[in-house]
Amino acid sequence: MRLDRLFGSSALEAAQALIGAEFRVDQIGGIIVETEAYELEDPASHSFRGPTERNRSMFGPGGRAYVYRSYGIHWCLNVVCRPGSAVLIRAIEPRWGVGEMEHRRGGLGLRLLCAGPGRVCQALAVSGIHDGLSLTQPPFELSLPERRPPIVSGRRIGITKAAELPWRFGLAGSIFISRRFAETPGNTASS
DNA sequence: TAAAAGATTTCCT
DNA sequence: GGAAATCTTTTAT
Repeated sequence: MRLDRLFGSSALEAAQALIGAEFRVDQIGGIIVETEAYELEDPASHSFRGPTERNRSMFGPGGRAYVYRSYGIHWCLNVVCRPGSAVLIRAIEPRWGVGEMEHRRGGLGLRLLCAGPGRVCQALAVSGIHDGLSLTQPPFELSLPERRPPIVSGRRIGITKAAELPWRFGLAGSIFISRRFAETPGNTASS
């Protein structure tokens, strides 16, 4: 899938297409291995009750970043798709600038370096200043894989509404995801 | 104006 | 496995 098409699609589609993609901020980053989809008509989505000051980026053009503060402590990065829908970047496999990322995060080890939305933003130095910026221009760099890798899915993490929907996606077999996926038929490659 | 909830992480037991 | 840390945004009164 091409990037421009991705940005106009549903979050559900984009969340899967982004698995295996290369993502860098100022040359530092890795391979996206875990995402979650949030749609406009999705009670768990920030956009569900319509535009507010915080979520305004979700209603802007696709291909931009939606960055918000989580629990008053962390930052979380989303890829905006069509209006009101976005994909949360939950984990990446560290590949470029690993030393710098470890320096930013402190020593919890390589496996936990970017395993979780808050950790990804800390390692890549993403914050509120990136909210609304285009992901196809510096400091961002995003490129999709040529072939779609094997993907597993499961329930989203840390939400109370629509928690049963299997809208979390991961690279099959990756050890860099934030939580393991349940072993179910057709989801056998989880780790 | 007040209260509650929240797309989390970390440390402790 | 459980709770604390920490604070902004949103919703209710």
